Order: sequence, then structure tokens, then C-alpha cells
Amino acid sequence: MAKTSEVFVTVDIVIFALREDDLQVLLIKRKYPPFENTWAIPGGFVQPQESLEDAAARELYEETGIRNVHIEQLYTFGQLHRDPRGRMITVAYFALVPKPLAVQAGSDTTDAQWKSVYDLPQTAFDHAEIVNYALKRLRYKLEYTAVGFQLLPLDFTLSELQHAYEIILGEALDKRNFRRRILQAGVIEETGAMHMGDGRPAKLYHYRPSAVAEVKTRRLFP
Amino acid sequence: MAKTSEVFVTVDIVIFALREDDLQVLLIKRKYPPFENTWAIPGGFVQPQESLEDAAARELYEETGIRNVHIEQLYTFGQLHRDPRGRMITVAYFALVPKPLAVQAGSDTTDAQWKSVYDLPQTAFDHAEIVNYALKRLRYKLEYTAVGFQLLPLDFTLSELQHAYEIILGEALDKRNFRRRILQAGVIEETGAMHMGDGRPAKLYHYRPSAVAEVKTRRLFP
DNA sequence: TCAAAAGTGTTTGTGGTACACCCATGG
DNA sequence: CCATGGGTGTACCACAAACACTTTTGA
Repeated sequence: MAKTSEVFVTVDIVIFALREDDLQVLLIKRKYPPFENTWAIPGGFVQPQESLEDAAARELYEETGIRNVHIEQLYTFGQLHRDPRGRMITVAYFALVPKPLAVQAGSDTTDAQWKSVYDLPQTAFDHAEIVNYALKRLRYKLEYTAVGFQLLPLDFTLSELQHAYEIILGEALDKRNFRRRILQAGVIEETGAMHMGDGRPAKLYHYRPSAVAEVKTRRLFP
Repeated sequence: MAKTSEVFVTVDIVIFALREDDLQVLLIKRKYPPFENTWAIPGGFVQPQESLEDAAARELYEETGIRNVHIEQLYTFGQLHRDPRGRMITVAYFALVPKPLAVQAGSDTTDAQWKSVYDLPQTAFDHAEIVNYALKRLRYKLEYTAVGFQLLPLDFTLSELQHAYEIILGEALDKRNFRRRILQAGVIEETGAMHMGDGRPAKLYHYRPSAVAEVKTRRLFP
């Protein structure tokens, strides 16, 4: 049988956050060829001594300083000529981060910015395909499982949560139905505290740690 | 940044078929270490000149002689010590084959047999985990999309299809409800021909090629 | 007292579930 | 005419969808 293969493995990570009433992804501008000066999603080679999940978490931490957020394997892309340097296979992950910190360029990059998923710039490799696939998956998951609050701070109001869903799904949702279904799903609970804002104060909610992450509910939003 | 990594990439493929009123997977018995003489799912190194999908299709063809069946990427497993020979990452696929041909041992194997997913033997590496993950995914897909007929011959009766679903889901289904929902989903249509059997002849159906493979229907069997 | 956002119930429609009998053929 | 599997309809229930007004606070 075949012995081995000059094949390299990277992880790339689509980092989602809600900013400016928009769903955005973190892109970095590449300093070196190939695709010098082109936007790309963060990623890098898998080191022999780290698991794929660890590699993804490390990339996320290196680019954003964020740890302990929702990370999930997306898909593995292995088309032949993805990368002019040789045979590259990338295991793509996506992450949902609640607090989009200010980001700064790393050593391999000349810039790092949050960009709207609805208006992506030109991107390196097949990264536009990867981001779009991640968006599709995020929407799908939002309908079936309750991951939306992973993009919000620990405590949030129902209006904020609904607003997040509307940005991601790209459609308006009915307030009463939204509240009923989210609460029936039983994945969040009141903190007891209130959020003071412009109008009437709002109850704050948080994720119920006891709830299973992948609640296989009925569709939340069919 | 890190340069590269002594990381090897394989594809492994979980091949499902319905045999003997049972859901079975094709396992091969390894001829060489590691895990000499242990059952494993077919797989091998990805060659530099083939895509991941091509590698999976090639492995399937080498082991079963079957082409042009439903193959789908499952998950990429990259734990550190999966393989004693070094750092191995495997991109797992699963395939649904309609006609389980007789299989025979290949050059690297001493045996090849269909084994029940409900009664797996001891397996090499993390292959039991991979098979169980594939089963979970197959069941999940069966509930939401209509892939069941990929395990049947081109033409089939509704009773045969229902029987397939029952074997995979592990529960009895109501005949009238099953028929109504499958037909409403609109993915199969009558061929016009009949199947002659022991009792009343049954209408034959086949897949409607025009139907999208991944029909995102309501759950077929919630 | 006004602006701004939070909060709350009911009606109607659709789809899921449960359930039992007649039909067409071969032997 | 009997055995075998194929084929069909309805009543009930639960959940989804549509829809508008009242409440609480700060300015």
C-alpha cells in the first residue's frame, strides 16, 4: 500500500461575533505570500503534539486572546489546488465569541479586522467558501439547538437575544412567539437582576449550565 | 510561525448496507501491525494527487467494487495517540451501498466481512467510535432528510423502504403515517411497475432525480 | 406627561399521532 | 377459499403563527 504523502494539515477558524448590529467574522491580512496582502481567516499548521481542537483553540487565542468559547468542527476541505505551496488539507472550525475585543495584527499579518459576513472582501484560498459554509451551519444550528446566546455576554435580555437571532437569520421574529419558545426550551433562566436602559427595565437571563449544549429540541424557528 | 508537521492524513470509510434484516458495516481484518488481526474499517493514506472525496471513493471501490453511491464526509478525528506509528489524522466518511456484494480480503487484509452495527467486534484504533458516530449521523439524517432509499436497490416497494427505516431507527413505524409522509416529502415516485411477491403485488417506487439530495424537510420521524 | 422599550394571551390553522379494515394476488 | 402482504382515511391533540395593547422606567 501507499506509504505516505506529502500532505500538510492546517486548521482554519471562522470566528463569529455580533458587532454594530451585524454578524461579523474576524479576518487577518496576510503579510507573506501566497495571497500576500489578502484577507484570510486565521489558521495555521497543526503541530504534531496538539490535537485538532487544541490547534483551533490556540489559533483563536493567538488572534483574539479569547478562550473558553464555543468551538466546533465544521468541515475538512481538501481540494487539490487550494494552496499553491502544495497539498494542503484544512480542518475548519467555527467559534462564537461573546465579546469581540479589539484585535491587532500578529506577526504573520499586517492587519486584523472584523468584517460583515454579508459583505466579505476578497479572500485568500477558498476562505470565502469556508465562511459561507460556516454561516449556513450557524443558521441551521440556531433553528434546532439554542446556541444563540454564545454570541452574547453572560447575562443578556430577551430583546438582545432576539435581536441576535434576527441578525443571524436575516429576518424579523415575533416577540411573543420568540419569548415563549425560548423559555419553553428551558435553556436559559432569569438571573434576578435587571438591565436598566432607555425604557422599562428588562429582566436579565443567563444560560442554564445544566442544560445540554446540543438540546435536540423541535425546531425553534422552522 | 511553525513550518510544518510530521502529520499523516488518512481517510477511513464507514460502509453501511442492509443485510439479513440488519444494518451492517464492512470491516476488514488487518494483516500487518499495528492492530494485526484486528477488525477495522477500510481506509488508507490520502495520496497527494487526489482529493479527499476521491480518496474515500477509491477506498470504497477497492474494498467493495462499488462506485457512484452516496458518500458523505462525517468528521475528522485527530486525537494525539490514535495510532502508535505517529501523528495520524483521519477524515472519516460514510457510504450507503444498496447492493452489498460479496467482499474478499485485499492485499493488506486477511479477511473482509459485513458486521452488524449493533454487535461490533473489537476494532482497531478509534474505529468503534467512528462507526458509532456514523450511526448516530445516519439516524439523524434519516429523520430530517430522505436518504433511506440509498440503501435499497433502485426500485423498491414502500414496505421495503419502511423496513429499512425500522432497522436503522430501531423502532416500529406506523404504516399509514410512514407512507403519507414519505410521499408528501416528494422525493420518490412510482415507476409504474409492480413487484410480485407472496401476497398482493406492490407498486415499485424510485428516487426522483429532480429532488434535491438534501431536502430540508420537516422531520420525517420526530 | 411623554418617549422608549418590556412584557403579556388568545385565536386559528396545520401537522403529528393513533388506530382497523378491505384488497389483490398465488397456491 | 385461504394465506400473504399491500393499500387506504379519520378523529384528536399539540404546537406554530398571527396579532395589539398595557406596563415600567427616566427625562
